[in-house]
Amino acid sequence: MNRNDIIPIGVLAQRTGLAVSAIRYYEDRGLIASVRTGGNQRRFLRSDIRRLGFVQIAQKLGLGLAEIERELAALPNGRTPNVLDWQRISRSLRKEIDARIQLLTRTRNKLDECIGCGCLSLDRCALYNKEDRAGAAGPGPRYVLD
Amino acid sequence: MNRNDIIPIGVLAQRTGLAVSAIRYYEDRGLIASVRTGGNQRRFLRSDIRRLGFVQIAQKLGLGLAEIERELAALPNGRTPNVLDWQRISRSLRKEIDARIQLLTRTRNKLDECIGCGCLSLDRCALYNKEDRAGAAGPGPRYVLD
DNA sequence: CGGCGCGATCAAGCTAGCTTGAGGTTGAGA
DNA sequence: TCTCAACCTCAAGCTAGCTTGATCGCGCCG
Repeated sequence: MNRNDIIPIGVLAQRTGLAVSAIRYYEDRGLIASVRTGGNQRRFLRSDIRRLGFVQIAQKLGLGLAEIERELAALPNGRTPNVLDWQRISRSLRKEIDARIQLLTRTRNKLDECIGCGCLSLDRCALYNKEDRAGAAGPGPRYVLD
Repeated sequence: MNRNDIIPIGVLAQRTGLAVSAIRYYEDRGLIASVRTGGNQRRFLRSDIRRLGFVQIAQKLGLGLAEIERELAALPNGRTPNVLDWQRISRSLRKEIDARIQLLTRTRNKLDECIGCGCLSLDRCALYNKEDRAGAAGPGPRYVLD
C-alpha cells in the first residue's frame, strides 16, 4: 500500500461519486490529467479526488465546465487547488452567487409590480426589459438570446 | 383592417420578438395553436401575442417549456391568460423564485463556512450534501444526478 | 398573370454534459 | 495459467430549446 498515490479510474469514480464515463469526459475536456500504464490504462493521482471534488462543488455553484476549466488552469502549473487557492477561488465564486441572488431578487420585485398591474404588456411590462434577458438563466441553451 | 384578429406567423414573430422557427416549434410542443388557410398556411389569433408574451416571461423566470405548458393547459379550454389568470399564475411563479433564492442563499452561507475552513473534503464539506444536489441548477441537463 | 417574398415541411445541427453500446484489451487474484 | 471484472476506444444518443438548410408551395402587388 505504499505506492497507492496512483489509482485506476474505477477507484477515482468511487471516491468522487462520479461515473467512470464522466471522468473520461473530463479528461477529454482537459479538466484532469492521467498517465497510462503499459497496457494503456489510465492512472490518476490520489490528489485528483480533491480536484474532482472542486469540480463538483464549482458545478453546484452554477459554473459551467468551461469556467471551471479556466479557474483550474489559472493555478500554477496545473496543480490541484490547495487551501489558499481554494479560499481565493471560493471568494470569487461567492461573488457569482451574490450576483445571481441579486438578479433573482430584482426579478421578483418586478414580478410583484406585475401582480399588481396584471398588464402582461410586452411593451410596458418591467419584466420585459432587455437588460434582464437571461435573467434567471433557465435550463437549456440561452446564448441565442444574448 | 377589420378581420385583422387573424395574423400570419411572420407578424406574430415580429410582434413578440420571437423567431418564426421558434413559434413553429412552440406549436409543435402544443404551447400555441393555429388554424390553416386553404393553402396550408398558419393563421394565429391576435391574442396569441399575449400568450407568447406570457411564455417568454415565464421562461425568464426560469420555467421550462414543459412547466409553462402545464400552466397554460390548466386554463379553462386553452384560453390565453387574462388578468385574473395572470395574477394567479404569477403568484405561483413568485413561489418558485422565492425557492430559488432561498436555495442560493443557503448555498452561499455554506460557501462562507467553507471559505473559513478551506477543507474541500468530500465527506465533511457542507457544500457536498446530497439534499442540495442540483443546488443552483447549472447549465445543461442535471436529471441524471437526481 | 408573373414574380418574389413569405410560408411550409422535414431533417439535421448546435450547445452542454454526459451516458450507452459495441467490440476488444488488461491485469490482479485463484 | 486462466479467468473475468475492470479497462480501453470510438460512435451515437439523450435532454432542452431552438436554428439552419434544402426544397418546396402560396398569395399579394403591379
